[in-house]
Parts: sequence; structure tokens; C-alpha cells
Amino acid sequence: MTDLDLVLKEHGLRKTTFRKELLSLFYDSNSSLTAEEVKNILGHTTDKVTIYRALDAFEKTGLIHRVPDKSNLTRYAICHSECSSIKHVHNHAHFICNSCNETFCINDIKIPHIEGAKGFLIKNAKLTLEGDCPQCQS
Amino acid sequence: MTDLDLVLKEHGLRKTTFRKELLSLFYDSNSSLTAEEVKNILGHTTDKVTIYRALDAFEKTGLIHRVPDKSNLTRYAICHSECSSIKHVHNHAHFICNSCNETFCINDIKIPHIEGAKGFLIKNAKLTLEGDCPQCQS
DNA sequence: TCTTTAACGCAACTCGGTTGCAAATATAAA
DNA sequence: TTTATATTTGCAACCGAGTTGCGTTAAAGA
Repeated sequence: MTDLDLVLKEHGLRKTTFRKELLSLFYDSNSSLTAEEVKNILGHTTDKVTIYRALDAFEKTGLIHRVPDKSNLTRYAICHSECSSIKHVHNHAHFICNSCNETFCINDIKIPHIEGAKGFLIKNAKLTLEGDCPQCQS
Repeated sequence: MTDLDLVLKEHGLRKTTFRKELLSLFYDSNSSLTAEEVKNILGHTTDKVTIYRALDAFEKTGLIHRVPDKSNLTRYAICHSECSSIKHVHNHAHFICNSCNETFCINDIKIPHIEGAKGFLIKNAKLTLEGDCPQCQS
């Protein structure tokens, strides 16, 4: 039983050929993926509905998390911390490249603590950075 | 010539009945608006294409700016600072209410300066807060 | 008033994502 | 190993936010 099999099992998911490939994609990616990118990478054999449902399942069980996207697409990246179906725990920043439009998780940058303002009860904070990623700086 | 007329003129836009109403909506709103919300507030006489194009024009000329939205809708709020067709200048935080799903501009909270990480060139930063807005705290 | 150009309205379209349902398959129990 | 159950998959059809083309209307400046 490979690592991928084990991870899927631990999260209550079945180890189908497609879901193992999908999970592998996320582990190999240094940034993040959209449903369309998944489809392009894997070839077109898998129906888009299957991709969307697998992404939903992965997110619900804490394998991947949503990251911001430049074009309002739904974009996911692997979870590194102790996420589960109960709760996602992320306090890192995200970086969107103005050139390649990719979104990267920046685990080095933690979200600073923000003091509340005039009656707003802050429960969560997200920090999104924009600029040029290492690959796009000539 | 009312204030609204003057503002539209200063931004190179024509003072039609609809655009005056639209601009007035944004000045009166303490949070932000989507195209659908605009349509609902104004009644159904105005075509959705007209609303979308007016919102685009308002954004391009620096009257309104895009704010994050819980459901990936395109959502706008009035610009308070010195925005123009050349450049939008915003360094305030945005607050999304988990209950009413509205997005508020929090002008009191400025974006902290973020130090770059391992090869990423940071040109802009966005801070989005989530929680309960004043109206939704019972 | 005339001319130019921005704004409007309609219809049709695009595209990311969803829903219903039946068929296939992984998993656990017998 | 076989059987039963629940998950996953694929197809088709659908949904809804936003866009495009184009002809018409109406501001603004001359």
C-alpha cells in the first residue's frame, strides 16, 4: 500500500486510479491547481464532473484547501498542516503572480494578528500578496 | 447641477438617469453591491447588460473598486481615496460577514507592510477579514 | 440645431460549475 | 470467495454570472 493509498484511506476516501493521480498532482505541484488545469494535465479521459466532485471531496476531508485566484476560478492547493474534515487550519499568506497568474502558498509568511474595528468581530484573516513569482522574474 | 452630476462629469461619464441612481446607491451604501443587488434595489426596468457596463465604467474611471465576495460574485464599493482612471489607491482591509455575506470596507485598518519571501517580489497586499458584522451580532 | 459619441436594450452566447440518475467499482461483511 | 452496501464515475442536461454584437436612443459640444 503506497503513501497515496494510505492518505486516501485515512481521509475516508476510496483509492481509485483517478483519485490517486489527482492527489499525486497536488503533492507534486509547488503552487496550486484549478479543475481545468487538472483536466489538461491528466488528459481528457476523465469527465469534468468527476474532477469537480473529487476536488469537493478532497476539500471536505482536509486534503486540499481553496486558495485565491486572479480570475475568480476555484483553485486548490495541498494542505500541509493538521487539516481534517472537522476543520481547516491555515494561517499562511497566498501570493498571486501578475504574470503567470498562478497562486502560491507562502508558508513563511504568517498572518499578523489584526485588532478589531468598531463593532466588527474578526474570526479569521486572509492575506493575499500580488507581484512577480520567482519563475517570472527575468 | 447636483453633486452626482458633477462627479460623473469629472470622471468623463454622462449623467443619465440610471447612472445617477447607480452612483447614488453606492454613496448611500455602507458596505458594497453586486450587479444583482443593484438590479433588485432599482427595480427591474434596467437591463442587466446596462448594469454590468455601468459598473465597468465606474470602476475604470475610479469611482468604485472591486471588493472580495464570499460567493465569488463581482462586488463593488465606493472609492473614498484619490482614485482615478490612471490608478486605484486602496490600502484598507475588507471584512466579509459570515452571516449576511456582505463585504465592508474597513478604512480604519491599514494593510501592514509585508516582507518578501524567498524570491517573491511583492507589489501589493490585500487583507480580508471574516467574522460577524455589527448588524449580525445579536 | 446638427453632429458626434456615449449609453442603452435586446438576443444570443460563453463558460465555470452543478444536479439527477443509472452504471461501475471499491470496501466490508458473511 | 461471494455477497451486500456505499462510494465513485460518466453522461446529459441544466444553471447563472457575465459577455458580445448590433441597432437604437439620447447626452454633449460645436
